[in-house]
Amino acid sequence: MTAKRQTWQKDAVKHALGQSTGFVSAQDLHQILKQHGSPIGLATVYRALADLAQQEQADSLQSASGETLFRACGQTHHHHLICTDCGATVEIGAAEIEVWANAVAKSHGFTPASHTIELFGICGNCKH
Amino acid sequence: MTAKRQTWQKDAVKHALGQSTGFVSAQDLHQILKQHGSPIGLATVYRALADLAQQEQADSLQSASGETLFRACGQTHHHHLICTDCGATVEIGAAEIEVWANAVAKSHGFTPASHTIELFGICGNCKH
DNA sequence: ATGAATGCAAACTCTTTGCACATTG
DNA sequence: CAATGTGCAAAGAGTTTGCATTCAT
Repeated sequence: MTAKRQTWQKDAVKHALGQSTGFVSAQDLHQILKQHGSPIGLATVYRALADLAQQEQADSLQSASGETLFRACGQTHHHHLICTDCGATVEIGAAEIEVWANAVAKSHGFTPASHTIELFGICGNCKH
Repeated sequence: MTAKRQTWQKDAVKHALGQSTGFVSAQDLHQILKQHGSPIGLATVYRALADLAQQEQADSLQSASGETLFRACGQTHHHHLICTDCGATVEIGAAEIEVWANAVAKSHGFTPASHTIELFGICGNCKH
């Protein structure tokens, strides 16, 4: 059978993913790991992330720029409010919206799975 | 100044996009157009789509495989409920969510601008 | 020992861009 | 006419893969 081996690389990727807030790209993770001294390869990061996603220990989604972003599962589910001027992001936890999303999906005969919500605007600082 | 010119290429892309059901990638459109005899270039399709998206005459989103998908869109502001299995999409108009989005942005000191909401799930047909 | 995992670099796919030429207004 | 749009091909960005080597079991 498939005997998964435990390597420090996989642990490093998993840990770095867990430390990150929100979504991170494979390349970001690779950068972070190297900055912490790991001589890990980019391809390995991609492979480790694919494994984690397959084992459902990580969520993945596509960013607007075409990157695949990953997030450790088990974190509180939240969304982002992003300043289109300076790029600042605020995390939004919104139980009401989760409920709404599920209700909408069901009303159309869908089995709710996931959703992406991103709000854009101009933050207080940039308004001045 | 910048005077947009009308070319048969832009019309062709717009028309092909309008004819398509659901979302299509730029490459798909290019294929379709060529199959219909248009000697249009791929880069031109990308440029035309970027224009349409900017003029808000087209919606765009990222597919799971990393492609950017486009779809002609009417005037009404709406979001999508997408089947992760067959790709079927349902348009959702949700006034309540617009209100919520603006309220959240304001509560964080942001001036509301826009937002993206995508719901994913499995549709009735694919459930069986 | 033995084969799965890694690292490197080449290959791939999708998208963007530079530049000469055709076209529009 | 002036300059915007197009087409081509080369360049970029992100991701995957082939292969020899390393390493967990």
